[in-house]
Formats: sequence, C-alpha cells, structure tokens
Amino acid sequence: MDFPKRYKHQEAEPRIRRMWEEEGIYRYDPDSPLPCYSVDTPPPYVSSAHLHVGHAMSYSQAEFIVRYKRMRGYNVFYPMGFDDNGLPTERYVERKYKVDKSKISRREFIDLCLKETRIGARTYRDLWEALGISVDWSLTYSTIDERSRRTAQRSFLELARDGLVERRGEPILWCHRCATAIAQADVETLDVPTRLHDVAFLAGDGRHLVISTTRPELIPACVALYVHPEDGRYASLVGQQVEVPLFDYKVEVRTHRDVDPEFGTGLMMVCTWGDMDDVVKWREHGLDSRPVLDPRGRMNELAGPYAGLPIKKARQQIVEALDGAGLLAGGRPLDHKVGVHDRCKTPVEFNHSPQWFLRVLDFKDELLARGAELVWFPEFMKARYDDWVQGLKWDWCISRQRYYGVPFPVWYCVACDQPWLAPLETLPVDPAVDPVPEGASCACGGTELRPEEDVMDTWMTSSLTPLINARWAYDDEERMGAIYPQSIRVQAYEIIRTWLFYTVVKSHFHTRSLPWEAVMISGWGLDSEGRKMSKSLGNFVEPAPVIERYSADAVRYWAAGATLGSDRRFNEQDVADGKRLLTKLWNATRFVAGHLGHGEGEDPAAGEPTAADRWILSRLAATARAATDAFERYEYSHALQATERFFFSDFCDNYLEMVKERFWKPERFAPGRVAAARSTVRRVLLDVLKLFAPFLPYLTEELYQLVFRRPGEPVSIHVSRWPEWAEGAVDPEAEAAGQLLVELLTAARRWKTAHKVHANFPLERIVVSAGNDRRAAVEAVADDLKAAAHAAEVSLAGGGEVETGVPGVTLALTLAAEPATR
RNA sequence: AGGCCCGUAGCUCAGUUGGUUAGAGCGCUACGUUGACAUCGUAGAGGUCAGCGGUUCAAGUCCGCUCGGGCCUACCA
Repeated sequence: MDFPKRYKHQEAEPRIRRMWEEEGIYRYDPDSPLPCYSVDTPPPYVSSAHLHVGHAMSYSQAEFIVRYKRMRGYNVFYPMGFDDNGLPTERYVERKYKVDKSKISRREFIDLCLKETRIGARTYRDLWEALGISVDWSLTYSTIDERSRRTAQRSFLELARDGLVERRGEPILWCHRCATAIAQADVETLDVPTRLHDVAFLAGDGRHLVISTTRPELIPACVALYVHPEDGRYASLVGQQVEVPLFDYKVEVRTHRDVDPEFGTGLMMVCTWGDMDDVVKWREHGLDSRPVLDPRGRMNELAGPYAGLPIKKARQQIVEALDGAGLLAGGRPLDHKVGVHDRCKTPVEFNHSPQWFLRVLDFKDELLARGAELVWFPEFMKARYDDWVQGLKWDWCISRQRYYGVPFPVWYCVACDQPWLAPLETLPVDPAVDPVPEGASCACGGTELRPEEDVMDTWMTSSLTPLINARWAYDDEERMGAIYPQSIRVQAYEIIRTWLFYTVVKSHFHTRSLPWEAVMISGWGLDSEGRKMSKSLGNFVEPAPVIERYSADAVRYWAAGATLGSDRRFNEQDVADGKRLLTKLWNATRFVAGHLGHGEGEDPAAGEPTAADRWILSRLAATARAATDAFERYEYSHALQATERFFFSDFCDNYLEMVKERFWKPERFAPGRVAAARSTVRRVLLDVLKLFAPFLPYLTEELYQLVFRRPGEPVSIHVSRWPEWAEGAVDPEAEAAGQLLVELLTAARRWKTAHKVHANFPLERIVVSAGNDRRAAVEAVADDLKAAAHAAEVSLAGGGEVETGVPGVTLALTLAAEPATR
C-alpha cells in the first residue's frame, strides 16, 4: 500500500477541500427525506478586516456540532451570510478613504461601500474555507442583497401595519460623530476620567447656589434647578427664579424625589438633555427646551459667545469664564462612566428629532417568555438576555441618518408631512432613486411626495437572518416549512443584547414563534495574557499564518479545547499539541494499514476475538457513547477529550501493543485470532477517525480515503454514519478482563525497564501468581499477555515477586536472552 | 451598586447528578527504547482545590460570607 511517511497538510488541505467541493457533500438537499438541521450563523461584518484566531475559534466550535449532526444523518442547512450594510461598513470606508458623508455624494459613498464589501467577503470566505467550515456556499446571503432588502422592508411594512412601528419625535440617543440617532443597544460604557465642577447660580437674594456638574458646557441648556422636596436648606427657594451664571436668563427651582440631598450640595442642574434623568424630568414636568448642541456636536446660538465651538472646547472656555467671574466654587476629579457609541466611542448625547421606533417596551413580558422558551447552551447565558430585556428603557430606534443601509420603503406627503408606505409588491424599493409608485397619494389628498432619506439600523436586517434563510419575504412555504424555526443559532455572548434579542423580537412579531429551537453561545479567543485581541494592543493573532504552519485541523483542535461558552487563551503550544495529535493519528493509521491486508478483516464479527479484542471494542463503545452524550449537550470539548484519551491511552499505548505480535508473527496464531485482530483494529480505528472527524476534518478525510473507503461506501467520512453501539456493547466483564490485562502488561513493562531492556524484548516465560478467586481471570488473558509482553510462555504458579496493580497478583519474569551490554 | 462567570500542579485547563488515595496535556528530572511514531515507554518531583464558616456518614463539587480577576447592566447630577 502506498502510504506516505508523513502527512503534509499544506498540500493535503487544499486538495481535500477541492474534493469536498466537487462531491458537494455539504450541499443542502431540499428534497431529502432526512430530518433537517438548520443553522443560523453570524454574518460577519465584511468590511472590518479584523479577523483573528478568536473568530476562527467561535466559528469552529459551532461547526463541530454541525459536522456531528451531519454524520448523525441530518440534512444540514448551513448558510453563510455577510453583513455588509450599516455603520460599521460606513465607518470603515470613511477611515480607509478619508471621507465622510459631508464630503461625498450619497451615490459615490455607497459605491465605495459596495466595493469594500466585495473585497471583504472574499477574504472571509477564503478563511472559512481554509478552516474547513462546512457551509453550503450556494445558500450565501448578504445583508444588502435584494433578498435581504426585500425581507427587511417587508418586515418594516408589516410591523407598521400592525402598529408596532411608529414615527415619533422625542429626545433620542445621538452620535455627533456619525451624525445619526442610535439605539440603546448601540451604547456601551467607558470609564472616562473627568472633573466635577462646582458652579454657583445666583439666587434673588444674592445667595450663591452651588451645583456640581461634569457638564458645565450645558449651563446654557439649563432649564431648572432641582432639590429634594424635604431638603430644608432650600425650602425657601422652591418656586423662585435663579440666575444662570454667564448666560442672561433665569430658571426655576423645583423639587423631585430623585434628587440625592447627600450628593454635592443637594442642588441639581437639569439641562436639555445631559442624561436620562434630564429627559425624565423634562417630560414629567413639562420643562422648557434649550437644546444647545447641533447634530454635529457644536454649540448653537443659545450658547451665545460659545456658539460654533465643539463640546470639549466650550466646556473648557466656560470653566475659564466661570473662574474669571468668581462663580467656580471648586471641583474634583471624578471617574465617570460615560455612554459612548459602540462603533466610534463618541460620547452619546441627546437630540430631539423624528425617528422610527419599533415598540418593544410594551412587550417585555412576552419577550422574557420567549427567552425562557428557548433552549440555551450553556444555560447560564440566558441571564444576559433576561438582564437586558428587563433593563430596556427605550423602544428600538430603527432609523439612521446615514447612507449605506436598507432604505425605508417610505415617502412623505409634502402637504401634511404624513408618511406614505410603499406597497409590498414594489419591494425592494429605494425612494432615493426609484420613482414614486404609480397612483400614490396621501390620505389628505396630497399627491406630491418626497422620499425618506434615512436608512434602517443594520440590525433591522440582521435580526431577520432566519427569515432571510427561509425566504419568508417570497412566501416560500416549502423552505419555510423545512427550516423554520431554525434548529440552532450560534454566536458569541457579546451580541446577545443585539443580534439575539432583536431576532427574537422580529420572530415574535412576525411568526408568533421563536426563530430557533436552541442557541449555542461561544466564548472569546483571548491573547496569551487573557486580554481581548485588538489591533491597538498589538496582540492580534491572524489565523492564516497559524493554519499555514500547523494546519487548519490543529487550529480547530485548539478551538475545541474551550468548554462551551468560556473564553480561551491562544497559545501556540496548544496548536502544536493539535499537530502532535495529527502526527500520532497518521502514524497509528499507517501502522494499521500495513497489516490489514487486502479485502480481509471486513467483517467485524470475523475470527475468534481474544480478551484484548473484546476489551477494546467495549472501550470503543463506551467512548462513542460518552462523545455522543457530550455532543448532544453541545459540549464538544468533552467529546474530543473522551476520544483523545481513548485513542492515546487505550488504543495506541495498549491495544496496538497487544496486537503487534499477531501482525508480526501470524504463523504462530490460529487464523481466527489473526482475523479477529485485523477486523477489530480496522473497526476501532475507523470509528476513532469518525469520532475525530468533526474536529479534524482534513486529516480524518485523508486517512479515510487512503485506508478505509471501499467501493459502495460513502464518498467522504463526513457523510458516513456516526459510530453506533449495540445494546450491551459496553461489556463490564470484557472491561474487567482488559483492565487486568493492562495491569499485568504494565507490570511486565515496568520490570523490563528496571532490567534495562526495551518493551519488545523477548521473555522466556512469565509466571503469574494469583489467588484462586483470580486464576480464571488470569487464564482468560494469558494468551494476550503472552503476545503483548513477547513472552514464549505464560503459566500460573505461586511465588512471583513482581508487584502488579492488582492486589494479590504477582509476576515472575525470565528474559529469553542476556541483554546486550554496551 | 446589582447580575453572571471564574479562582484546581510551574503553564493551559478537565473534574457530569457530592462517593476510594484530586486528573490530563505541556514543561521539568531520571532511566530505557526507537521493527507505526521529528517519537515512544516507565518512574519521579510538583496541589492548604483563593480564604473562612455551614449542611452531610462524606464537599473541589451544595449553602453563606470574605478576598481577587473578567464580563454585563445601572448609576454619582
């Protein structure tokens, strides 16, 4: 048999990949009678060029499960998507081409986005393919393609029809850098060292009323001062007007129970809108509005001499002016947690403008119930969902003042400003370029319409991935029935509050169901110090060179080491361990292949099995069961661990040593014994390869093709059947016998080591001493012991002096010759 | 401030529903091999399972508290 001495992954992996592609083994078959296992996998942002080994880790982990399910006989529906719309892409294009939306036309900007999108998609696909991710590329979607636009627009129209989407003007979270409204989920908090300034307001009696603020630039936006209603110090001031420092107007002193009398001086400045508290009081008490910031974050004319300044500059100058006027009473540093836009880290402000909202606040209970209905792997990740839903404060703002995204299918009546919604049959539509649909007219009678210019939040589209996959927007009932709700959503934990939550929302409203039956949450790949990988920290490990050096299988091996949902540090040593496993598998198979003969040993029941054969078959069954149980719990790492332990310890260290003699000197054994060795070793090794196949798809495929595949058998190990075991295959008696055999063999090897001879050194005889209760057991393994220890004779008698791991059983050993001394 | 996760050998981590003497890989030391093995085998050193208290015949595992780390959420105007 032509079996290369070494496995060369650089050559093998691309070749095997081509074979998979030609045979189409990962293709979804809509006509298959098999049960469907459908996967909703994250469409990565293609524009960011930020892939590191952590991404390789989480995609691999999900894929272990997919491969397992495929081998269990499921008709797998596994599409990849590319998320190429929305702010991340825009931000990337702005940075790469040094443009922003004020300097370039909408059309040119979108063209750049599309261009980057295509480049990014290619990079991503190359990596997923190299890693051996078994997606069906014919099912690929992108979040800006026609199907996704139609799906997102239809979703919008149906939600609007049902009163779940509405257009309202209110203070909304706003990013000045991106010049757009954003949603609560787009905000993250950062620690920002800042300064708390004590500023004096002037009461009518000339008294200084000192308030503490981190936002002195919002003094011109001040609309009231607040005190606690029972704070005696200020009782006489309530209802009075006080002078705003530096700015020539007055505000009223009011009361609110939220004010903490212990904080600062117990006086609180309320502005047009520095934070959520300001919004609440503004709404509750009908306060005036003094918005001082324009949409780009500059002070407007209400700021008087400071008009035109950006926030930070205005703050600095106003502080100086206060100081100069003797109105700065003090200050101290403060570690402030500031809400920032997650995409650009710009502090979030409030802006009052009309936006589209999807109502979620009224449905918290229903959404929590959906979360409880979903099966979570691991279970503890559900808490993140519950916490997020319970903490929601805003309806979902879905409109963005941006260019590159799915347009709203909306026009406005020029006469009355009411929105006019495009009919379903026109979708997808882009009001910015498409003509107004024929016959469109407003309920007020107006016929002149202007297009909506905003685009949708990117999550409006990606929250529909299960419905995009199911071709919901095309009323494809066959596809819908086959794959929806999907079997599994796979993703990492940081987007539970966004992607997972929003997808649950959409499916709840559109199909009154969950989008999937279960969700599998992966952890993060961290650097060797346990830090998050990032370009700025310089701890970014790109997957491609690691794959090149150690193979994709070895990278996957590393990824499989993280238990479900937990983070894993990246160490090259772990990948090297994976490479070592590949070498060991290669060599073990090479050895076995050399002794299988041709066409022999096909029948697992052939021959006369020895105790060793029965033992390894029982261990195999136990291992397959453990791995299968683990996979059913999505604990891929436990499945690998069980398989690896069996392979190294039971199979290589012991069983192969036990059968060597039957392979080397078959003439000394009954033919049935030799046949049993061949059939058993073939059976066990094939099943071992199958148990490893989800983790090491390339190497196991190569070995399957080299040694095991026969005409009429599956074209690939990855579409072969997962190992099964018969009732009673795990045989306690066979295990006990094997255990005894291993103990005796170990004792014999230890003795040989002590006598400075190698493990295969021939023995003239082994005399086993055992009590009556163990004699029969020893006799049952004597032949295997003789072969494994390379002894000419094994007999039972008294008087052994060599201890074994079995109480009461001792050995006496005699070398067949004097060891050569050197 | 609240929630979740974590703290086990020098390093990276397993330890299922509580059950002998706490494990693996790597690393380290010694010896021996290399007739599947850019290897392998055998043996060894190395652990107050973060700490304290509780439940129990029995706790790394369950409960409470403390300390330390990470993440999430909410806040100090």
